[in-house]
Amino acid sequence: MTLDLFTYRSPIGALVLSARSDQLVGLHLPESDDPAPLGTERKTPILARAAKQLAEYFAGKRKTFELALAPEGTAFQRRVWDALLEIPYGVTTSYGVIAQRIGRPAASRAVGAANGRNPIAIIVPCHRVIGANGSLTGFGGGLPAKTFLLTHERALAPADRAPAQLSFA
Amino acid sequence: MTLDLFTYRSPIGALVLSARSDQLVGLHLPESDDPAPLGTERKTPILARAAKQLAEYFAGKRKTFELALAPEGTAFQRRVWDALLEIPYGVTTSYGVIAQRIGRPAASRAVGAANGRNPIAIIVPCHRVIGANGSLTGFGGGLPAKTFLLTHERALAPADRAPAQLSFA
DNA sequence: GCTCCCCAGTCCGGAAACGGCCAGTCAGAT
DNA sequence: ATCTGACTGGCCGTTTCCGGACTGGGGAGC
Repeated sequence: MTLDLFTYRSPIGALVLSARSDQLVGLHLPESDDPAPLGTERKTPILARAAKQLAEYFAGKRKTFELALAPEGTAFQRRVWDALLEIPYGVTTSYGVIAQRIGRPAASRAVGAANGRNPIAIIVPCHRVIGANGSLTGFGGGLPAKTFLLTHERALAPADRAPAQLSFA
Repeated sequence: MTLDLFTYRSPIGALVLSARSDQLVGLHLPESDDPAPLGTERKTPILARAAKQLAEYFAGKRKTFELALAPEGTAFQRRVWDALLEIPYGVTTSYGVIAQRIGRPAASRAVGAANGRNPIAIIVPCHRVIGANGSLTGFGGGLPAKTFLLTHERALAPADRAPAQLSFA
Protein backbone atom coordinates (compact mmCIF):
# COMPACT_ATOMS: atom_id res chain seq x y z
CA MET A 1 0.00 0.00 0.00
CA THR A 2 1.36 3.41 -0.92
CA LEU A 3 1.98 6.26 1.47
CA ASP A 4 0.40 9.62 0.72
CA LEU A 5 2.03 12.77 1.97
CA PHE A 6 1.01 16.34 2.49
CA THR A 7 2.97 19.09 4.16
CA TYR A 8 1.22 21.63 6.31
CA ARG A 9 3.06 24.81 7.36
CA SER A 10 2.39 25.47 11.02
CA PRO A 11 3.72 27.99 13.53
CA ILE A 12 6.20 25.39 14.68
CA GLY A 13 7.39 24.46 11.25
CA ALA A 14 6.47 22.24 8.34
CA LEU A 15 4.44 19.25 9.50
CA VAL A 16 4.55 16.27 7.17
CA LEU A 17 1.27 14.39 7.33
CA SER A 18 1.21 10.84 6.04
CA ALA A 19 -1.73 8.58 5.31
CA ARG A 20 -2.49 5.14 4.03
CA SER A 21 -5.68 5.05 2.00
CA ASP A 22 -8.15 6.88 4.23
CA GLN A 23 -6.35 6.69 7.56
CA LEU A 24 -3.78 8.98 9.08
CA VAL A 25 -0.63 7.15 10.07
CA GLY A 26 1.89 9.89 10.78
CA LEU A 27 2.63 13.51 11.60
CA HIS A 28 6.30 14.27 11.35
CA LEU A 29 7.86 17.27 13.06
CA PRO A 30 10.77 19.07 11.42
CA GLU A 31 13.03 18.79 14.44
CA SER A 32 12.42 15.08 14.80
CA ASP A 33 15.39 12.75 14.99
CA ASP A 34 14.02 10.17 12.62
CA PRO A 35 13.88 11.01 8.94
CA ALA A 36 10.81 12.37 7.20
CA PRO A 37 8.63 9.66 5.67
CA LEU A 38 8.87 8.80 1.99
CA GLY A 39 5.89 8.58 -0.30
CA THR A 40 4.02 10.41 -2.98
CA GLU A 41 2.92 13.96 -2.37
CA ARG A 42 -0.83 13.90 -2.84
CA LYS A 43 -3.58 15.79 -1.06
CA THR A 44 -6.02 12.98 -0.40
CA PRO A 45 -9.27 13.66 1.47
CA ILE A 46 -7.96 12.43 4.81
CA LEU A 47 -4.86 14.58 4.48
CA ALA A 48 -6.93 17.60 3.53
CA ARG A 49 -9.15 17.12 6.56
CA ALA A 50 -6.17 16.68 8.84
CA ALA A 51 -4.56 19.86 7.53
CA LYS A 52 -7.80 21.77 7.98
CA GLN A 53 -8.23 20.60 11.55
CA LEU A 54 -4.63 21.44 12.34
CA ALA A 55 -5.17 24.94 11.04
CA GLU A 56 -8.17 25.28 13.30
CA TYR A 57 -6.18 23.89 16.21
CA PHE A 58 -3.38 26.40 15.77
CA ALA A 59 -5.95 29.16 15.35
CA GLY A 60 -7.31 28.21 18.76
CA LYS A 61 -10.65 27.19 17.33
CA ARG A 62 -10.34 23.46 17.78
CA LYS A 63 -9.68 21.43 20.89
CA THR A 64 -10.24 17.89 19.71
CA PHE A 65 -9.45 16.17 16.46
CA GLU A 66 -11.84 14.02 14.53
CA LEU A 67 -9.79 11.86 12.24
CA ALA A 68 -9.35 8.19 11.52
CA LEU A 69 -6.00 7.28 13.02
CA ALA A 70 -3.95 4.17 12.39
CA PRO A 71 -0.61 4.45 14.17
CA GLU A 72 1.56 1.40 13.70
CA GLY A 73 3.27 -0.10 16.72
CA THR A 74 3.40 -2.92 19.23
CA ALA A 75 0.43 -3.83 21.37
CA PHE A 76 1.89 -2.02 24.34
CA GLN A 77 2.60 1.12 22.35
CA ARG A 78 -0.91 1.24 20.99
CA ARG A 79 -2.32 0.99 24.48
CA VAL A 80 -0.19 3.91 25.52
CA TRP A 81 -1.21 6.00 22.51
CA ASP A 82 -4.84 5.20 23.12
CA ALA A 83 -4.44 6.47 26.65
CA LEU A 84 -2.87 9.66 25.38
CA LEU A 85 -5.95 10.38 23.30
CA GLU A 86 -7.96 10.63 26.50
CA ILE A 87 -5.94 13.45 28.00
CA PRO A 88 -8.11 16.55 27.64
CA TYR A 89 -6.98 19.67 25.84
CA GLY A 90 -4.92 21.98 28.03
CA VAL A 91 -4.27 19.34 30.67
CA THR A 92 -1.00 17.68 31.51
CA THR A 93 -0.30 14.44 33.25
CA SER A 94 2.69 12.29 34.08
CA TYR A 95 4.21 9.14 32.63
CA GLY A 96 3.44 7.28 35.82
CA VAL A 97 -0.23 8.19 35.62
CA ILE A 98 -0.43 6.85 32.09
CA ALA A 99 1.30 3.70 33.24
CA GLN A 100 -1.37 3.17 35.88
CA ARG A 101 -4.03 4.01 33.36
CA ILE A 102 -3.05 1.13 31.12
CA GLY A 103 -2.73 -1.28 34.01
CA ARG A 104 1.05 -1.46 34.21
CA PRO A 105 1.72 0.67 37.26
CA ALA A 106 5.45 0.10 37.22
CA ALA A 107 5.96 0.67 33.52
CA SER A 108 6.31 4.42 33.63
CA ARG A 109 9.64 4.23 31.96
CA ALA A 110 8.36 2.06 29.16
CA VAL A 111 5.57 4.59 28.77
CA GLY A 112 8.19 7.22 28.19
CA ALA A 113 9.75 5.12 25.48
CA ALA A 114 6.41 4.48 23.79
CA ASN A 115 5.65 8.16 24.06
CA GLY A 116 8.83 8.92 22.21
CA ARG A 117 7.78 6.63 19.37
CA ASN A 118 4.39 8.26 18.90
CA PRO A 119 4.08 8.45 15.13
CA ILE A 120 1.27 11.02 15.06
CA ALA A 121 2.52 13.94 17.13
CA ILE A 122 0.21 16.74 18.26
CA ILE A 123 -2.92 14.87 17.19
CA VAL A 124 -2.00 12.06 19.54
CA PRO A 125 -1.08 14.47 22.30
CA CYS A 126 2.13 13.09 23.68
CA HIS A 127 3.12 16.63 24.49
CA ARG A 128 0.64 16.64 27.37
CA VAL A 129 2.74 14.16 29.30
CA ILE A 130 5.42 15.62 31.52
CA GLY A 131 7.55 14.44 34.42
CA ALA A 132 5.94 13.69 37.76
CA ASN A 133 7.77 16.67 39.20
CA GLY A 134 6.56 19.03 36.49
CA SER A 135 9.62 18.98 34.28
CA LEU A 136 9.07 18.68 30.57
CA THR A 137 11.77 16.03 30.19
CA GLY A 138 11.65 15.51 26.46
CA PHE A 139 9.86 15.73 23.13
CA GLY A 140 10.61 14.24 19.78
CA GLY A 141 10.10 17.54 18.03
CA GLY A 142 12.29 19.48 20.44
CA LEU A 143 11.39 20.95 23.79
CA PRO A 144 10.59 24.42 22.41
CA ALA A 145 7.81 22.92 20.33
CA LYS A 146 6.49 21.12 23.40
CA THR A 147 6.50 24.35 25.34
CA PHE A 148 4.73 26.14 22.52
CA LEU A 149 1.98 23.57 22.35
CA LEU A 150 1.42 23.52 26.10
CA THR A 151 1.34 27.27 26.54
CA HIS A 152 -0.87 27.60 23.50
CA GLU A 153 -3.31 25.10 24.93
CA ARG A 154 -3.14 26.47 28.43
CA ALA A 155 -3.93 29.96 27.26
CA LEU A 156 -7.12 28.75 25.64
CA ALA A 157 -8.13 26.06 28.11
CA PRO A 158 -11.03 26.56 30.52
CA ALA A 159 -9.90 28.61 33.50
CA ASP A 160 -10.77 25.98 36.08
CA ARG A 161 -7.92 23.91 34.79
CA ALA A 162 -5.32 26.57 35.28
CA PRO A 163 -2.94 24.41 37.33
CA ALA A 164 -0.73 22.65 34.88
CA GLN A 165 -0.80 19.20 36.42
CA LEU A 166 -3.89 17.16 36.82
CA SER A 167 -4.33 13.49 37.47
CA PHE A 168 -7.73 13.55 35.78
CA ALA A 169 -8.86 10.54 37.75
CA MET B 1 12.14 -22.76 48.56
CA THR B 2 15.15 -24.87 49.42
CA LEU B 3 16.97 -27.16 47.05
CA ASP B 4 17.44 -30.78 48.06
CA LEU B 5 20.37 -32.72 46.70
CA PHE B 6 21.32 -36.35 46.38
CA THR B 7 24.30 -37.80 44.57
CA TYR B 8 23.98 -41.03 42.65
CA ARG B 9 27.11 -42.84 41.48
CA SER B 10 26.62 -44.03 37.93
CA PRO B 11 28.86 -45.68 35.34
CA ILE B 12 29.51 -42.25 33.87
CA GLY B 13 30.32 -40.57 37.15
CA ALA B 14 28.60 -38.97 40.10
CA LEU B 15 25.22 -37.56 39.09
CA VAL B 16 23.93 -34.80 41.33
CA LEU B 17 20.16 -34.91 41.49
CA SER B 18 18.35 -31.80 42.71
CA ALA B 19 14.73 -31.35 43.69
CA ARG B 20 12.39 -28.72 44.97
CA SER B 21 9.80 -30.14 47.34
CA ASP B 22 8.48 -33.14 45.41
CA GLN B 23 9.64 -32.27 41.90
CA LEU B 24 12.90 -33.04 40.18
CA VAL B 25 14.55 -29.91 38.82
CA GLY B 26 18.04 -31.00 37.87
CA LEU B 27 20.49 -33.76 37.06
CA HIS B 28 24.04 -32.51 36.94
CA LEU B 29 26.78 -34.38 35.15
CA PRO B 30 30.32 -34.31 36.51
CA GLU B 31 31.87 -33.10 33.26
CA SER B 32 29.39 -30.28 32.90
CA ASP B 33 30.68 -26.78 32.36
CA ASP B 34 28.35 -25.10 34.79
CA PRO B 35 28.96 -25.63 38.48
CA ALA B 36 27.20 -28.24 40.56
CA PRO B 37 24.06 -26.94 42.24
CA LEU B 38 24.11 -25.81 45.84
CA GLY B 39 21.65 -26.99 48.46
CA THR B 40 21.22 -29.32 51.33
CA GLU B 41 22.11 -32.97 50.93
CA ARG B 42 18.93 -34.81 51.80
CA LYS B 43 17.44 -37.97 50.37
CA THR B 44 13.85 -36.89 49.93
CA PRO B 45 11.28 -39.30 48.42
CA ILE B 46 11.49 -37.82 44.92
CA LEU B 47 15.27 -38.01 44.97
CA ALA B 48 15.17 -41.59 46.20
CA ARG B 49 12.79 -42.55 43.43
CA ALA B 50 14.92 -40.81 40.83
CA ALA B 51 18.04 -42.59 42.00
CA LYS B 52 16.27 -45.92 41.95
CA GLN B 53 15.01 -45.42 38.42
CA LEU B 54 18.45 -44.33 37.27
CA ALA B 55 19.92 -47.50 38.71
CA GLU B 56 17.36 -49.50 36.78
CA TYR B 57 18.11 -47.49 33.63
CA PHE B 58 21.82 -48.14 33.82
CA ALA B 59 21.11 -51.80 34.57
CA GLY B 60 19.19 -51.95 31.32
CA LYS B 61 15.93 -52.71 33.07
CA ARG B 62 14.20 -49.40 32.52
CA LYS B 63 13.47 -47.56 29.30
CA THR B 64 11.24 -44.72 30.48
CA PHE B 65 11.28 -42.62 33.60
CA GLU B 66 8.27 -41.90 35.72
CA LEU B 67 9.06 -38.83 37.74
CA ALA B 68 7.57 -35.40 38.33
CA LEU B 69 9.83 -33.00 36.45
CA ALA B 70 9.98 -29.24 36.81
CA PRO B 71 12.83 -27.91 34.69
CA GLU B 72 13.15 -24.15 34.91
CA GLY B 73 13.55 -22.21 31.69
CA THR B 74 12.00 -19.94 29.12
CA ALA B 75 8.84 -20.85 27.25
CA PHE B 76 10.83 -21.83 24.20
CA GLN B 77 13.21 -24.00 26.17
CA ARG B 78 10.38 -25.83 27.86
CA ARG B 79 8.79 -26.58 24.53
CA VAL B 80 12.06 -28.05 23.33
CA TRP B 81 12.49 -30.12 26.47
CA ASP B 82 8.95 -31.37 26.21
CA ALA B 83 9.69 -32.48 22.67
CA LEU B 84 12.79 -34.31 23.86
CA LEU B 85 10.69 -36.34 26.25
CA GLU B 86 8.89 -37.84 23.29
CA ILE B 87 11.95 -39.32 21.65
CA PRO B 88 11.74 -43.04 22.31
CA TYR B 89 14.46 -45.02 24.03
CA GLY B 90 17.23 -46.07 21.70
CA VAL B 91 16.21 -43.66 18.95
CA THR B 92 18.07 -40.62 17.74
CA THR B 93 16.86 -37.61 15.84
CA SER B 94 18.23 -34.29 14.66
CA TYR B 95 18.00 -30.71 15.85
CA GLY B 96 16.12 -29.77 12.71
CA VAL B 97 13.49 -32.41 13.34
CA ILE B 98 12.90 -31.14 16.85
CA ALA B 99 12.64 -27.63 15.46
CA GLN B 100 9.91 -28.74 13.08
CA ARG B 101 8.27 -30.66 15.88
CA ILE B 102 7.76 -27.52 17.94
CA GLY B 103 6.53 -25.51 14.97
CA ARG B 104 9.68 -23.45 14.37
CA PRO B 105 11.15 -25.12 11.30
CA ALA B 106 14.06 -22.73 11.04
CA ALA B 107 15.03 -22.73 14.69
CA SER B 108 17.30 -25.74 14.60
CA ARG B 109 20.17 -23.74 15.95
CA ALA B 110 18.10 -22.35 18.74
CA VAL B 111 17.07 -25.90 19.51
CA GLY B 112 20.71 -26.72 19.88
CA ALA B 113 21.11 -23.92 22.37
CA ALA B 114 18.07 -24.98 24.36
CA ASN B 115 19.34 -28.52 24.28
CA GLY B 116 22.56 -27.36 25.82
CA ARG B 117 20.65 -25.77 28.68
CA ASN B 118 18.69 -28.88 29.53
CA PRO B 119 18.82 -28.94 33.32
CA ILE B 120 17.79 -32.60 33.73
CA ALA B 121 20.20 -34.58 31.61
CA ILE B 122 19.62 -38.25 30.77
CA ILE B 123 16.07 -38.19 32.13
CA VAL B 124 15.21 -35.49 29.62
CA PRO B 125 17.03 -37.28 26.82
CA CYS B 126 18.93 -34.53 25.10
CA HIS B 127 21.57 -37.11 24.28
CA ARG B 128 19.23 -38.60 21.67
CA VAL B 129 19.59 -35.52 19.46
CA ILE B 130 22.45 -35.54 16.99
CA GLY B 131 23.41 -33.64 13.85
CA ALA B 132 21.39 -34.03 10.68
CA ASN B 133 24.35 -35.86 9.15
CA GLY B 134 24.71 -38.23 12.07
CA SER B 135 27.52 -36.48 13.91
CA LEU B 136 27.25 -36.22 17.66
CA THR B 137 28.20 -32.53 17.68
CA GLY B 138 28.08 -31.89 21.40
CA PHE B 139 26.94 -32.73 24.87
CA GLY B 140 27.05 -30.82 28.11
CA GLY B 141 28.45 -33.77 29.98
CA GLY B 142 31.12 -34.54 27.42
CA LEU B 143 30.89 -36.50 24.21
CA PRO B 144 32.12 -39.75 25.77
CA ALA B 145 29.12 -39.73 28.07
CA LYS B 146 26.83 -39.11 25.11
CA THR B 147 28.38 -42.00 23.27
CA PHE B 148 28.04 -44.24 26.28
CA LEU B 149 24.36 -43.45 26.68
CA LEU B 150 23.58 -43.97 23.02
CA THR B 151 25.43 -47.25 22.67
CA HIS B 152 23.95 -48.45 25.92
CA GLU B 153 20.47 -47.68 24.69
CA ARG B 154 21.06 -49.00 21.23
CA ALA B 155 22.30 -52.31 22.57
CA LEU B 156 19.07 -52.80 24.44
CA ALA B 157 16.62 -51.22 22.03
CA PRO B 158 14.25 -53.33 19.94
CA ALA B 159 16.06 -54.68 16.91
CA ASP B 160 13.77 -53.07 14.38
CA ARG B 161 15.19 -49.73 15.33
CA ALA B 162 18.74 -50.64 14.59
CA PRO B 163 19.42 -47.71 12.23
CA ALA B 164 20.59 -44.87 14.40
CA GLN B 165 18.58 -42.11 12.81
CA LEU B 166 14.85 -41.96 12.73
CA SER B 167 12.51 -39.15 12.03
CA PHE B 168 9.80 -40.84 14.07
CA ALA B 169 7.12 -38.94 12.23
C1' DG C 1 29.42 -41.55 -8.49
C1' DC C 2 30.13 -41.29 -3.58
C1' DT C 3 32.09 -39.82 0.92
C1' DC C 4 33.84 -36.93 3.88
C1' DC C 5 35.27 -32.55 5.36
C1' DC C 6 35.07 -27.77 5.46
C1' DC C 7 32.96 -23.47 5.11
C1' DA C 8 30.00 -19.63 4.77
C1' DG C 9 25.24 -18.30 5.18
C1' DT C 10 21.41 -17.74 7.86
C1' DC C 11 18.47 -17.82 11.50
C1' DC C 12 17.04 -17.72 16.08
C1' DG C 13 16.56 -17.08 21.15
C1' DG C 14 18.85 -14.94 25.02
C1' DA C 15 21.23 -11.54 27.42
C1' DA C 16 22.50 -6.89 27.89
C1' DA C 17 21.91 -2.12 27.07
C1' DC C 18 18.94 1.76 26.68
C1' DG C 19 15.70 5.44 27.64
C1' DG C 20 10.98 11.52 27.32
C1' DC C 21 10.48 7.46 34.82
C1' DC C 22 10.07 7.85 39.76
C1' DA C 23 10.77 7.67 44.68
C1' DG C 24 14.07 8.03 48.20
C1' DT C 25 18.37 10.28 50.06
C1' DC C 26 21.52 13.54 51.15
C1' DA C 27 24.01 17.76 50.84
C1' DG C 28 23.98 22.52 50.69
C1' DA C 29 21.92 26.96 50.10
C1' DT C 30 18.05 30.10 51.50
C1' DA D 1 12.46 24.25 58.21
C1' DT D 2 12.28 24.28 53.18
C1' DC D 3 13.76 23.80 48.70
C1' DT D 4 16.90 22.54 45.08
C1' DG D 5 19.88 19.61 42.61
C1' DA D 6 22.56 15.59 42.18
C1' DC D 7 22.68 10.82 42.71
C1' DT D 8 20.91 5.93 43.37
C1' DG D 9 18.50 1.94 42.57
C1' DG D 10 14.68 -0.34 40.80
C1' DC D 11 11.33 -0.88 36.74
C1' DC D 12 9.89 -2.32 32.10
C1' DG D 13 9.19 -2.73 27.05
C1' DT D 14 12.11 -2.35 23.08
C1' DT D 15 16.32 -2.63 20.49
C1' DT D 16 20.62 -4.40 19.60
C1' DC D 17 24.00 -7.53 19.56
C1' DC D 18 25.86 -12.04 19.91
C1' DG D 19 26.97 -16.66 19.67
C1' DG D 20 25.81 -21.17 18.53
C1' DA D 21 25.07 -28.96 20.41
C1' DC D 22 22.78 -26.25 12.41
C1' DT D 23 22.73 -27.07 7.51
C1' DG D 24 23.36 -27.47 2.80
C1' DG D 25 26.50 -27.19 -0.70
C1' DG D 26 30.97 -27.47 -2.87
C1' DG D 27 35.35 -29.47 -3.58
C1' DA D 28 38.87 -32.87 -2.91
C1' DG D 29 39.92 -37.50 -2.69
C1' DC D 30 38.71 -42.29 -3.62
